[in-house]
Amino acid sequence: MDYNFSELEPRWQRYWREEGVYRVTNDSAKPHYYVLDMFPYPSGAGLHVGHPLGYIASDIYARYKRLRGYNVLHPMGYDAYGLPAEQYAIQTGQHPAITTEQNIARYREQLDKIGFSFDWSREVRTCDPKYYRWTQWTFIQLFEHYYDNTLQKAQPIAALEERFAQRGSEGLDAACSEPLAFSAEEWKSWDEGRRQQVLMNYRLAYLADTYVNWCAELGTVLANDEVVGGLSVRGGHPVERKLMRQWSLRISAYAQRLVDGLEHVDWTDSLKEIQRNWIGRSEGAAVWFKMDGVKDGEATQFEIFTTRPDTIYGVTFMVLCPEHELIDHIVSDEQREQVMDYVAWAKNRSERERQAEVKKVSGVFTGAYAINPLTEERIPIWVSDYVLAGYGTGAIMAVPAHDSRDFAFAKHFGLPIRQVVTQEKGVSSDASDWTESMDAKTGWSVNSGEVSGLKVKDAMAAVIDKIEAMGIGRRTVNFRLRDAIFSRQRYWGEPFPIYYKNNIPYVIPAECLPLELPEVSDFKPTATGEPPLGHAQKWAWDVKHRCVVDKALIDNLTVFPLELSTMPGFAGSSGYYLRYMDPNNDERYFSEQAVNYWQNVDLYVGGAEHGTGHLIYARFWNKFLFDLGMAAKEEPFQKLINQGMIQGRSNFVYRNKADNGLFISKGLIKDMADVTPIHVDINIVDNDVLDTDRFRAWRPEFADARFELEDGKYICGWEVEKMSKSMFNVQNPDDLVARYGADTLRLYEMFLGPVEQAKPWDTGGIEGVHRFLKKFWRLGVNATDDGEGTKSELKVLHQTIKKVTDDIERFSFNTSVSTFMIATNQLIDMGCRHRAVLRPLVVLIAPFAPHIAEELWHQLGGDGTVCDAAWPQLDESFLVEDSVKYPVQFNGKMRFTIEVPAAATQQEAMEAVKAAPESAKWLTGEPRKVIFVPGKIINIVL
RNA sequence: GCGGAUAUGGCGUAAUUGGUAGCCGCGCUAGACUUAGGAUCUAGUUCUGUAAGGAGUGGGGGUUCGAGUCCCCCUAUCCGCACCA
Repeated sequence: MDYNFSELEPRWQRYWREEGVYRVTNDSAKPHYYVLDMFPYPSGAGLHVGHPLGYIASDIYARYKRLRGYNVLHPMGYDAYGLPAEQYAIQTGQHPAITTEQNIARYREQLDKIGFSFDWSREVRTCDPKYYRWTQWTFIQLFEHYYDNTLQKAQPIAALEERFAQRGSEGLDAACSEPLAFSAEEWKSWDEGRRQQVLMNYRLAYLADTYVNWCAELGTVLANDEVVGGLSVRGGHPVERKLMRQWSLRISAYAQRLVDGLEHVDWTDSLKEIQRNWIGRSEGAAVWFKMDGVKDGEATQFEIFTTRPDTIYGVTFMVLCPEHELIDHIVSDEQREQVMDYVAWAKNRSERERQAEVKKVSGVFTGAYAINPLTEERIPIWVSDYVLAGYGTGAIMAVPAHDSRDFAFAKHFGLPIRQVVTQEKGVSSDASDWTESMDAKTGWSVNSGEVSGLKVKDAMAAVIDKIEAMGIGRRTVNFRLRDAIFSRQRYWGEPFPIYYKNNIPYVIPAECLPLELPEVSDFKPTATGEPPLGHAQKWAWDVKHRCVVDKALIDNLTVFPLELSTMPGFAGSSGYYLRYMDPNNDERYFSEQAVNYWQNVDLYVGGAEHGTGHLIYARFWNKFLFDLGMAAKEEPFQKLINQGMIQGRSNFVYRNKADNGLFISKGLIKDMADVTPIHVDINIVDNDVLDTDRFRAWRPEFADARFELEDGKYICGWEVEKMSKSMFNVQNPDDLVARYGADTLRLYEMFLGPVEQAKPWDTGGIEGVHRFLKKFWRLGVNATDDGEGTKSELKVLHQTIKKVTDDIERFSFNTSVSTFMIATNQLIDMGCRHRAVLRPLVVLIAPFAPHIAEELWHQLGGDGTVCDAAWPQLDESFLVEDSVKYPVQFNGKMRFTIEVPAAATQQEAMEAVKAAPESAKWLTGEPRKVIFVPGKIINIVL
């Protein structure tokens, strides 16, 4: 009987589906385990072999855990909202709802062929109103909460209003856009509009004028993680900074907890480091500098942030960012024109230009001076774009001797440089002829008044103490992490549950959710930033009629304008893992029972490219829900594995430049300059050998191609590149499933190397894995003996149980596959026909190759199906050797091997060495030292 | 510039965590069976050498009886961040 994968694989897949084998319940006496994949964007291109890599790894682990008796939640869904889906829809001129539906169907078809154990009854789609209702609901909660820094927790806005009415802003330490101070009386005297304005300053979801990343080409604003090097991640279009009124999430409020939480999760160090860098925590001091000789009494001081308070005696100038609001007030009349020109120039520069010219120093003197609070010196204030508006206070004290950027600026404009830190205690030099600054935070202070002679670290503390005592500053922590801009001027996303009354945003009551995305006549974005939802004619009326619970809406017949932006892609993906726990709940996001049962994700598998996006947002989202008492754990993803990117392996043919119809095989090329390499579809190349007939048929221009062959073959060149349609190097998993079967594909993807490692896709070795399955099949179907199995067969079995179990536990799936191959070869050599030996082996293989395992389990007379089987019990007694072969070394050099009983002592082992005839050559006297490592080596030092 | 990771045959990789480096697979070589084979099976395959032997885990140094593995210094490649005060 042949291994007929194309018959048996669909048959078992149908069986699993029809019997609901992988359906999982939220109540089980078994221990629980939650294995999650990062759900895919259903893009138009379909899956390539890179996608399933992580899914196969997580499926193996999920199946393994199930066999070990766990109740395993292993769901899948689609991240269907957001830019990629919409861009694809625009390109193909179809409505995104239709293309998304089609793409999902295609993805599902491809996924089903690979034989995953997903519980599809829990499928989640971010574009489904039943799901995004809870995305909108969470947004409302964010809107109605603020972050209390004292409690380190989100609190209801209603409590804040009450507090303001009683005590005003006194004693409040809350995350906010700008610090405010007012009394209870003032609060009470304000009208609704003013109060809402104040509350907006504290809300965790807030509307504000902020500098945003505006991408005209995409017609929308983007979050920081969606922009790299001044270009949009999607499409690579230029991005400019623009002041716009946008919704943001006050994720910065959680910065400290996002850093702290990394201590408690089992992620790779590199990913933790990526997140720490992105959050960018730095300790330092905020210091107020007073202005010298300002007229009105207005704007008499400004705040700076520094991580080097110890260098305050070395300040020789101050710098404001071009956006700084103080500039207009302080600039001197003589300098006004020049400063305003500079500010205008700096603001109009694109982010890309600015980043490209980082090395170029520019700036203008404002004509104004500040006073150094410790030295009373008069210090010139400059404006320069090397100071960023978005970090700290947008103003710095410049210490050119000890900061390389300040140093470059001082050199360029001929400003004084003064040494205040030395590596040689008490010794200082004239810093004006230094060639570079001394940035290290080591050494001692010099020329620094009373802190001179202190170590840098102590000087920092001393200076902070002093400025705190003087009431002009404080110890503080700054974060690089900025609030997440949450609105997109696009169609294909969750609508905001927000309406405007007198220009003030209010939330639509949660009872009215979902606020469904309306049909529009035109869903394309506009270059002006006018959201496509503006085209929805009837929408506002529909919403109004649904919101009968809101008295304000019923009483007033006016149709209030709705928020027309939609939420970004990361909105829907930030909490989807929680929804899988209870996906069909129409009353709540997820039930308390469900979240208390599953807790959080035990194992999350996905790409590291989400390190500064999704994985930050999801952690923030979860922490917020944790504060509301909804999430059971503060961190959503306990263990995280990053699967490596699969790159493409492109093939090339070489066209003769002198004769365009002639293609030269790689080995026959004498000079690369004589040929043009042309990408060729990898599907018509096998092991770098071109199928010349299919090549002629591939494209009309090659129909008459002639070839210069080596050994009768045309050998193609190859190169590792990104997997992409344009390079004809996309490997479609369907083709491989059709040719070799799903089990071969699964095994081969794992066999390729460690899951975490990036690697080029190369189909070259797939034959070997397929050959193994055929052998394994033969071994299984030929087994007819119901006896126990020989000792050596059982030894092979138990060694395999041990090795494979250990390998799976440490996610080393490539070595597991090798182990199966070795075991199979050994058992074939032994002529094993014992079903009792092969049945447990089939269970071991089941997580990797579930279809063949089911079939063989059945053939070998196993009870029920492999899914119901138990992981084989390890009997260690089979692993114990009677005797051990020891390499014998003299002075570290291996000389020969002897066999010693396994239980031998050092004494007995030494006797055995002395007795060995080979020893006579070296062992003349007593050895100086004997190193006996039980089971490993005997080393004799002469 | 800062941070992280990686480096082993022609190729993908492995090494019981400090104990005979190169398991398993690809590819290649030879052979068997075949009308044929891109099927199957057998043997070989780190390099060098006819052989005995010698060399060998990116390079250099160190610790150790013993280093792919631990420590220090380089080099190369990949990834992340990048005027973050």
